[in-house]
Amino acid sequence: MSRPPRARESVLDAYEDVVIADGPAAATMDAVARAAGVSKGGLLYHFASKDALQSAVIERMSSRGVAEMADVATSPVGAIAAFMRSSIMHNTPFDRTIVTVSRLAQNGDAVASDALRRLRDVWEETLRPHTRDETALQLVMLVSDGLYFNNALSTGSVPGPDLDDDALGALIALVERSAV
Amino acid sequence: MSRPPRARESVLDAYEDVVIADGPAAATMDAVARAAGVSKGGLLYHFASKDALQSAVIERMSSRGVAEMADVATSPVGAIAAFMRSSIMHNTPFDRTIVTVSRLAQNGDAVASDALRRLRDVWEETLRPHTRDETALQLVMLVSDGLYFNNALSTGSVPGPDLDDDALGALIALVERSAV
DNA sequence: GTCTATATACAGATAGAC
DNA sequence: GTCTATCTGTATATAGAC
Repeated sequence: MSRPPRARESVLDAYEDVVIADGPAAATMDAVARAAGVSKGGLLYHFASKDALQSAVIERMSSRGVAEMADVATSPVGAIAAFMRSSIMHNTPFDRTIVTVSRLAQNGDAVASDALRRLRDVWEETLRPHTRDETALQLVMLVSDGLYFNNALSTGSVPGPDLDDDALGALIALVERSAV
Repeated sequence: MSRPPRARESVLDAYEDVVIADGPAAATMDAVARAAGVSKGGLLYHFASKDALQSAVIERMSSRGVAEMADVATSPVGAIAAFMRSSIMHNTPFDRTIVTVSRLAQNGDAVASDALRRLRDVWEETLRPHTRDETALQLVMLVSDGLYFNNALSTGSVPGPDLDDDALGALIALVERSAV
């Protein structure tokens, strides 16, 4: 927990790479081992099962997600703007982790789904004091969900609103007018 | 295309049931056959491969999605409100189909991803004349994406903003004030 | 800590009876 | 049009050498 072994972390990174690029279906132990540059046996030394790999990436998301929200809450540009900006993907470690877990959830992993719901609840609680009422809070949460969803889809090849920085700025301004 | 065989349609329904309840990973040919109440051989008479099953559900989504949007565009309550209401899940045939395809896309199916992007483009074009500017259009699209995303996750067990009808009404009013 | 080799299981798909 | 039986490939996981 405190100082995770380097090799373990890099295997976890490789797992995320494969899930993001090709989807959970393609993330076999063989494929992950190849991506991590180790043999299957080497992979299984660090993660005794595929389930262990999934659990580890889910824990990683939860801890990174709470840390991210602490930054958002204290951002100088305001929590709402910071939250919305954090919702578009910049391929940060946290972005990659949450996309991975979202895909596992969509694939039917109940543990991943639960972890996502809990994280979303933390975000909602954090933002509530920064919005004028419940409706405004829902607006912010849903736009953020939409940004995430589109970006999550687009990585392994897909849609996306393709918001450039100006468009995102305008959207944030609009949401702040409506919600803050 | 014009008058699809009943048995074929009910197999497709069963496929959606399994994907929605347990995810694409659990939607094996065996599981689908069981859900459809036929043997594996019977299933394979209608759909010669798993790929054929996926293609069929994707085509189903595209045709149903265009039909849905025609209704939205001519709704008496206005296109934006109708669109937002249509974005929350009521377990309609179309809802079930789009959730299924979303999950296939998240699973790494590129054909599913492309079909979703094309459908989203159709929606965007349809709504553009009903919004005051591009930013407003993006707001509407993203809230809709967020509603879909949450609902899509929640079926196989997950999150969801749990908007009741009053809350949805308030949200629609807020978005219309901001975007129409 | 990392490897090769292998056991076990199961998914997708075929063949052919009814 | 639906069935049973079966082949083949591939995925997870174990055993044990280095």
